[in-house]
Amino acid sequence: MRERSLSDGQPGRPREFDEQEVLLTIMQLFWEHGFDATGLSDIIKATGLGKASLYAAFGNKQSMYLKALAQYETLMVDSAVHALRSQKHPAMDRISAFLQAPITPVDKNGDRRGCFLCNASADRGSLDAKTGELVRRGYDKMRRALEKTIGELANNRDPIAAKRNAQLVLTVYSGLRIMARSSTEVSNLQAARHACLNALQCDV
Amino acid sequence: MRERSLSDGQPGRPREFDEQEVLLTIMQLFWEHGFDATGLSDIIKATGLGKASLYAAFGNKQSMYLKALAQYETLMVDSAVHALRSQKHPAMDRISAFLQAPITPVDKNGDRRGCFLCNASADRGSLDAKTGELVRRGYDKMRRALEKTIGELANNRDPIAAKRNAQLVLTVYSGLRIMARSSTEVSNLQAARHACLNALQCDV
DNA sequence: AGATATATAGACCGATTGGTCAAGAATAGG
DNA sequence: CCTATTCTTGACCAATCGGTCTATATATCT
Repeated sequence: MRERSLSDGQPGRPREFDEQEVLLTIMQLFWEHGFDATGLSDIIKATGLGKASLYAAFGNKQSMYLKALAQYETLMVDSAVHALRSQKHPAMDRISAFLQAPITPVDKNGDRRGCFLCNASADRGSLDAKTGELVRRGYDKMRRALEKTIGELANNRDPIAAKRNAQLVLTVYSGLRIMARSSTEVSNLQAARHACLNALQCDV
Repeated sequence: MRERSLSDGQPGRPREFDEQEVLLTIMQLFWEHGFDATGLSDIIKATGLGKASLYAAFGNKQSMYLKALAQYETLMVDSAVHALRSQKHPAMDRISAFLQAPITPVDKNGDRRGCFLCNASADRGSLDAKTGELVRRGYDKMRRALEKTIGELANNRDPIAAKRNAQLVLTVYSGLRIMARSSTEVSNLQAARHACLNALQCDV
């Protein structure tokens, strides 16, 4: 099994795995179970790699966690932000979709992993500075995108209200994600979402 | 040191500690650090008790966690619910205070423990059935109290809207609690709170 | 082929984990 | 004082934790 081409100039034995792919697997584990509840043994089992290979590629457990969180930011947060900023649909539709994202996985697949950022807040937010920084950065991205999108709703007539409402939507998003992890019924999640969207309409 | 009176009828050596008091200490630990990050060693250090005494009084770690969570429900959730249902203040003030509860500890004391229920959702929500049950019960209590209080706002004219808005407030509450754990600025938390209260006004 | 460099697998490590047990201490009733 | 019952202390346990190290395999470059 060789992943690297035969003449890419690099000496030594080539990696037998795709780093991105493995990182994705690690991300799933930390996302679902958190830092402490995910053991090296779980990672080894899920990736099929040896411990030494993992350490060589990603550093220690803490470093794996941070890389996994960063990967989540790139994959999930950035795409959500991109969808919010896209102009293909009306602003309200985009916000509606943003608040649907926490609900669909639960409804369709019983997937209650929630949001890695939100979980990390509860898990290690207060413990580890670097985790906190990543979490905050992710939130900030979403907050700014929401602010801009909400601004569109009323043609930026009231930027202060837009700021406030952006934070409202972000907070509702977090709340939905967290409540989705315990077995809150989908209908309740939808109720909150509708009430939040209603509030935005109301403010226009 | 003897806690039990000399003739309470019970044979055997009396407990040397107050069960409630110790449970309170345990609650603080699990609340702040979660299940996995709280070791038996931490509990022993914080309570000053021996391991065997702890096990005799509270069962294993899992059982300690559940008792601590139940204690949180009794102490914190029930009092919040009670305040919501009290008629001493206008309904809107009570809801406002309910949403202030996640913010004040952060603002005044830098206390970012958040809400034990919400943390447990992220921490063990998907893992342990009993934890999930407790969390759901706590949420349900708050949801019902909010529903009733919000109903008062518009003299129960629109019970369906009241249900939706109750879920909105509960979700915002969760979101605030979670975002408070990462270092989200107090001003942002306040913005979400104000936007949420504004939404309720708007619906009346 | 030989030198060099990297990756793999798995043995190995000390520390810590949650949990148990046995011996002794403190109470009660008789 | 004796027995029964309960609680406390600290030794003890196997299992697991995160992390390292060595030996070997596989590549490139000369």
